[in-house]
Amino acid sequence: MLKIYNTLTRNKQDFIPVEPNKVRMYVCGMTVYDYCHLGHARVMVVFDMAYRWFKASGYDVIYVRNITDIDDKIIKRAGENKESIHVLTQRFIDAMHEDERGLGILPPDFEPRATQYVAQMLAMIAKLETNGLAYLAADGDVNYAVRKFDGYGKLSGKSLEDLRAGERVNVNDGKSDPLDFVLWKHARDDEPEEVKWPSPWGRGRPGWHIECSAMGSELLGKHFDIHGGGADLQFPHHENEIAQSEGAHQCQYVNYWMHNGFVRVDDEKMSKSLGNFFTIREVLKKYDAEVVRFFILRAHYRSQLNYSDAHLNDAKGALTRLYTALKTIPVRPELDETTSHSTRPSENASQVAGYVEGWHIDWNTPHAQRFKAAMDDDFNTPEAIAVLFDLANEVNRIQSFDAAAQLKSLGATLGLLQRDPQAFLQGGAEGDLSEAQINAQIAARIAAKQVKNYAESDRIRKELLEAGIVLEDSAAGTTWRRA
RNA sequence: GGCGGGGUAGCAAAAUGGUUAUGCAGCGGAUUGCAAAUCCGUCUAUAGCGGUUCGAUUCCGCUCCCCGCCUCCA
Repeated sequence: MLKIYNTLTRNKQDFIPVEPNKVRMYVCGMTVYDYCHLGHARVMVVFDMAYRWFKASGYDVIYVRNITDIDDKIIKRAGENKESIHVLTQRFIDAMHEDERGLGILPPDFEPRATQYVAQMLAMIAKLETNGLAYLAADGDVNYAVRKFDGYGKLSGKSLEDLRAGERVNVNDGKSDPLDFVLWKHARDDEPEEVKWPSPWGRGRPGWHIECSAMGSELLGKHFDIHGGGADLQFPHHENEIAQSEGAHQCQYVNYWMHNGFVRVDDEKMSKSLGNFFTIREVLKKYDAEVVRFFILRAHYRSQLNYSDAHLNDAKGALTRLYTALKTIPVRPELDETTSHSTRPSENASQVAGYVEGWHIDWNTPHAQRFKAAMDDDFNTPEAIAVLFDLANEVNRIQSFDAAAQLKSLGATLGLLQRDPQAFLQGGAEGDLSEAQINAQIAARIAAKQVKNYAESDRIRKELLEAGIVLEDSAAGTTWRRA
């Protein structure tokens, strides 16, 4: 039985879907005014992992991850760049998709953009107004009356009194209560026409929170299973979503709330002011994408994750061990379940290399059972990965083809280990030497060894090592990998 | 100030009321012309103080320290 830590109840709970065998999951995605950073990478990888695990567990999953393509920062950035909102957002949406492909992220089933759901948002705001939860303020904004909603604060564990006590200096902006939030922002003169939609309350644009409520219920229904996002979205964003959705629909919105921990850099919060902000593309220039994915999955999704070169190098070494095992004992095609059953990928999935729709894993083996138990325990990927290492040891120890096949197929459920081992081990940053040069050096070394000229063979090996190439002799011959 | 999450060996990171986590690094051995890889063995833990218990790293309390949210933020 899968257990999920639910922020709403602050407990691990058995996962019982609203509809048997179906999972409907909504994750807050990116605001597209810049390149995705490592924090985004973690959200993408973590929920991709969950998505894969639901599928591997036999659920029918509908995964929605939205794109916020209208908001203050976008308008500001477009203004600075002197370009249209649409051009700006499309550019960063494309960049985001590129980053995702790099990280082996399966495309969500739906990727709705806020600007395409303005009608649904307006309908929802109207409903809130009818239900007495929304009001038109003097300044033209439509606000949510937080005090009219019973249970405001139930997700973040805050009470309105506490919030009021810790309230920051607030200019009066037409809200009847400082804690009220905007559903619909009236159009400003200095804003481009592009961001002005007609509405019963005058021209304007949606507030930030309403888009998720509207798109969630449109695509997944008024009541669905899982809603995820970064830990910081818990409040106010997700709290406000609950207020909107439950206020409008008068029923439970989401059963399980999942929040992933933050990424830190060298033990400091990643922020633009500290200048320690890393975009995904920057990191991918330096590290193999699978190493980054492995690095993220190696920590539990709810814990903090500290990014540093040392940790990435560590992750690289660990992943190298797994691939080395797979290189030593190649998975025989007839045993390679992960690839032999990949003939029916969904349209989405087929775009991602290494993804397999049909995992025909024998869950009755001890390793698979341990793996499953770990994953079922609130997606305990560190524990699941430990099982992978035990399998690698078995592969190396008893040359087990079965263990190798299992290693690869279990890896697939995490989106790992699906590449040709050689390609992984020899990939990465191009050194000064071409593959042909490396092979020539290896041939020269073998020749030297044959005449027992070890001084020469060792010299060649050392030279290659200095160029980042590690040689490995075995009975089958000499192979190389990048250090 | 309010709410929440943590402090595990050199580093990273799980788990657990009594029994090897795991990876990297270290040490010893096997293997190797020597290495690398691999295998075997091995050393470093549970912030501090109390309490519960036959027994606590694990449960409870207190102290110290770290972090997050309360403001846009993944």
